Amino acid sequence: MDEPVSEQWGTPEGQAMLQLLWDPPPPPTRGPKQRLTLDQVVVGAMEVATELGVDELSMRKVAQHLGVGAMSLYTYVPGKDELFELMIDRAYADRALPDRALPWRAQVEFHAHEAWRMYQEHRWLIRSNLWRMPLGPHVLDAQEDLYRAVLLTGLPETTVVRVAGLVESHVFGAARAAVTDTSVASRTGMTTDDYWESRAGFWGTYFSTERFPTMTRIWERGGFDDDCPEQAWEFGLALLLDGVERLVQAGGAAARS
Amino acid sequence: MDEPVSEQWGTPEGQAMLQLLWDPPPPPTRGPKQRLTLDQVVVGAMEVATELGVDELSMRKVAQHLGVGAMSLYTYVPGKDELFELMIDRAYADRALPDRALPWRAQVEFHAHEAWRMYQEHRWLIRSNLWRMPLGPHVLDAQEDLYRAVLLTGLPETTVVRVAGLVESHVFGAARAAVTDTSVASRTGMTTDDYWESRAGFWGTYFSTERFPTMTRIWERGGFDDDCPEQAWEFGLALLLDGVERLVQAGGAAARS
DNA sequence: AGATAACGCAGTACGCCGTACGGAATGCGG
DNA sequence: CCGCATTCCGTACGGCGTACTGCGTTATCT
Repeated sequence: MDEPVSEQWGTPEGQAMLQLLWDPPPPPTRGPKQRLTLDQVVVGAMEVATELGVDELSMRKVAQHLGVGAMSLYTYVPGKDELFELMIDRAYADRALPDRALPWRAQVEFHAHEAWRMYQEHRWLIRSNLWRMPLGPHVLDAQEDLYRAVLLTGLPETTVVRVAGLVESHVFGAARAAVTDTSVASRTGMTTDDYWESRAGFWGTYFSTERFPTMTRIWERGGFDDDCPEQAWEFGLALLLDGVERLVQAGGAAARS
Repeated sequence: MDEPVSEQWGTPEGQAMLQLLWDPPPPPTRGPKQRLTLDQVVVGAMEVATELGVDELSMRKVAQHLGVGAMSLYTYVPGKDELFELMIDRAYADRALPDRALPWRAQVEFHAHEAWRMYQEHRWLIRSNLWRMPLGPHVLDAQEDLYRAVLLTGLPETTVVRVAGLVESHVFGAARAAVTDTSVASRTGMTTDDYWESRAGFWGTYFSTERFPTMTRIWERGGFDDDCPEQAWEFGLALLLDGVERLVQAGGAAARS
């Protein structure tokens, strides 16, 4: 898992990966029939990842989950990194696209919600030390449509790209925080209160109210008791899109230059 | 590296981790002198991570880098996860804090710039599949001061927490994108142009201008030729803080309620 | 129909990884 | 000076990704 995303599309490996993403070759005529399909392998890997966590994802476990030998997977996929790229693209495949009749803001919000839902459903996406999306068809479909929606603002192209990145970044960050909380809660089987309770040792032993007066104050006033993570991230999205809206209004004249 | 951040602070391991972060025990009097210090181990690990990349970070390599046996590291550190938490906290140690005489916006911008600088200097921070900051002293110092700066706005505590998270998220996302680009460029030894050149096979073979009209349009108008990543992320930060400023102005009366 | 070539499948093995264990060397407290 | 706590490290175990190889299967060719 050194390079979850191939860096060299020009190389033969890169070409193979692209072909796998865009144009999976039909099973050859000669030889025994394949016992699995590429899709089954990818979906099986996603199931293992959701069930066991991305850290426990291994070729051997995926193979076992699918009822084949470990090395048989390499008939379908060049390696683990490539399988992971296929998993990511597959996760994007389920994303719905907004109604194009809606105003741009509603469309962007729809995209953000879909991304949020995707991260919730496939928590391993968050934990993946992924640093560049694979150039897969479904990933690009989502990107394309987000750009299309943002472009409806009429903002200059450079700004559109930046705004789209901003939205993606925000959803990712919020999802990371939320998934963390729920994951900790579910894995340890403790409520959020219990969780903080278990940290009591820290607060008592090392946390100094003199060294951290602001945090203490925020804590005392309940600033950390965030009711619902949904509200928190939608607040951020709203703030962000308000800014974009202002940009649109302000640039209405300037954009012409 | 299953759980980069211990989930159970109540457990003995959690306590040991906290003690390591906050109150590293002095070397015992009995027995042979330690050949290293905890700090040397942590810094050595950071050097290995920056040099070889976080994926290549291993206990054996850190030990070799420090000129000791692999298992000797376990005298200083309970395990790799704990070492990694110490690395993170150590990275935060170098962050400067803003001048408190400055207006809140300048202070928050200073924080964002320091975070950006930190991510640039320690690129492994980006690639770490880190999902919760360790409760280390330096991490908390930075958090505390950011909260303090945001609290100067006079916004309600819940909003302060959200805004701080928004800023952190944005810098992280922008740093991730920037580090990706420069890292690809430096590792493969190709310029950005060469990089895109090498992908020509993709654009020619699979990219369809009919399927991706918006991306094509943005590309043609140079929307993706982002001159400088610094400008891009500062644009986002400005947009974000503009929103906060509006919130402050609007809430000037409402905050009293 | 039989031979052949292409191909799927899986067992074994290699070199990594994190780290548990135990023994040798070391230097302070009694 | 002795005893023992402690450091250091060689060995080893289980798990990982995957290269290689041999075997069995099956569509095509003669």
